[in-house]
Amino acid sequence: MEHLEAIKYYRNYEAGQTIVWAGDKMDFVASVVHGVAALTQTMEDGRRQMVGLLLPSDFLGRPNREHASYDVTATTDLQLCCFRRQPFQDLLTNTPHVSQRLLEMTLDELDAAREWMLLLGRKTAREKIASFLSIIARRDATINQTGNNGSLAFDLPLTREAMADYLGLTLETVSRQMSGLKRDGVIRLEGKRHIVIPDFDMLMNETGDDADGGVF
Amino acid sequence: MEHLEAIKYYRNYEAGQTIVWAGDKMDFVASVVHGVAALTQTMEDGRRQMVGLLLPSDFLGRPNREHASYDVTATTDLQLCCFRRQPFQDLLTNTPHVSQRLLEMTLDELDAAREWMLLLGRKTAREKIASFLSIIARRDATINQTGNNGSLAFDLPLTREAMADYLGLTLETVSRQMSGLKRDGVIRLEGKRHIVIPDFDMLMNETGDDADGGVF
DNA sequence: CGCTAGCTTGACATTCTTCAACCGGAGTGG
DNA sequence: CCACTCCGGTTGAAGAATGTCAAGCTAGCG
Repeated sequence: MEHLEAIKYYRNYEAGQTIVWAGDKMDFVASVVHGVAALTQTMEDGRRQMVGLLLPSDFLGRPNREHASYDVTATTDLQLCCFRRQPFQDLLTNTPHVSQRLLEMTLDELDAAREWMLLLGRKTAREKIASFLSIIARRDATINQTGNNGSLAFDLPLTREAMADYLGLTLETVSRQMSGLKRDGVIRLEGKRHIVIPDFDMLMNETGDDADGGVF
Repeated sequence: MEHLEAIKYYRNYEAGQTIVWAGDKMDFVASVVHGVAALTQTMEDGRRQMVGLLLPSDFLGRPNREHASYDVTATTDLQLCCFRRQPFQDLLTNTPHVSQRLLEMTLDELDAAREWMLLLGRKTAREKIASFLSIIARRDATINQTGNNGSLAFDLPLTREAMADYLGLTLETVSRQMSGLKRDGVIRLEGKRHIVIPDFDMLMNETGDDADGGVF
């Protein structure tokens, strides 16, 4: 474990900065310390789809693959804890339960990707927005219980355009649906980026997901 | 390795049969021997999205999780090679490079899921169909070079409805787009299920993907 | 003070879905 | 053997959701 310590170093990026382009050589793997990074794919004609959203503690990079498969950009100011590839891979082969831990994390990501596929394939624009907000609200470590009632508040880590890329929508549709949820009292907007959720259940009702946590 | 041999057994299913329901206890993991299985999620109101398509050699089930996360159904006649969960998990902890192998497979699945997300979020109906056909054509082990020219033929392992669930479309749209591709000479239909692709490049041009293999 | 980036809103176009009818082959029972 | 029905598939017409194009707003900043 301390081996990891020995080979780690930090990198910082500003909001909007690109970390690597798809196809670039990537000589490190990393873990997000704070901030948010996005993986996106781009088609020849410019259509873009986000395929990964990395929050603190998430892992970036693929063992045994030198080249990045996706564009990686910082959507907020970002700090990564990096490990040079080769030492990390050595560690991986020599330390079974590191690779078992990584397997667990990858399986969780796969589950998240599948949830995301349901969103992309079958949800309406309004459900997509509500789902996205609930995901951010839940994953955001800084769950500020602002009101002593059950109300929740957080900052969006993404521009409207990045949200559109996440959700498979246009930024105009994102904007309209945000306005719609605001008009209906499901969310409050303080500035463009700060969201207040007066009643989390009301938001959940808009996601299209099962109300109860659902047995897995 | 021979330990795996000791705990394996086979199960067979007919096309259309359900293997497990989401939430059910699943006391085994398995590998597909032949046939095709689908993982699907269903929303309360019945909307469905396929989130996994398992072809021969693909792995089914999640280590350290007793309960299935998705509905699993056989879309063709199917044979699974099953391993009881507990012995398999023991093997996994005792045999590092089994878990490393499983990690590689999971990462491949994650990449596939991300490709699928691009399809769901950004491709047109016609591109979705063309992409699906090219995926099946490529993954189909029985790549029958029927013509001595470069033409390709295979049977669809899915009904139109299952294709719709895969692609995030309605079955009517699937049907229309299939007719469209047929009308334009991109595919030939012999019966409802047998597809002939006279010119694979022509099909690829319809997928929206980069023409060249693209550096990864 | 005027710019720019990010965002909102409106009007219109397009794509896909919905609802409905119909087709054809395989199996079934009279 | 024939009629029947069911299932998977196709096709058409109409409507709804989302995208496109265009204009305009606002806050922050040089």
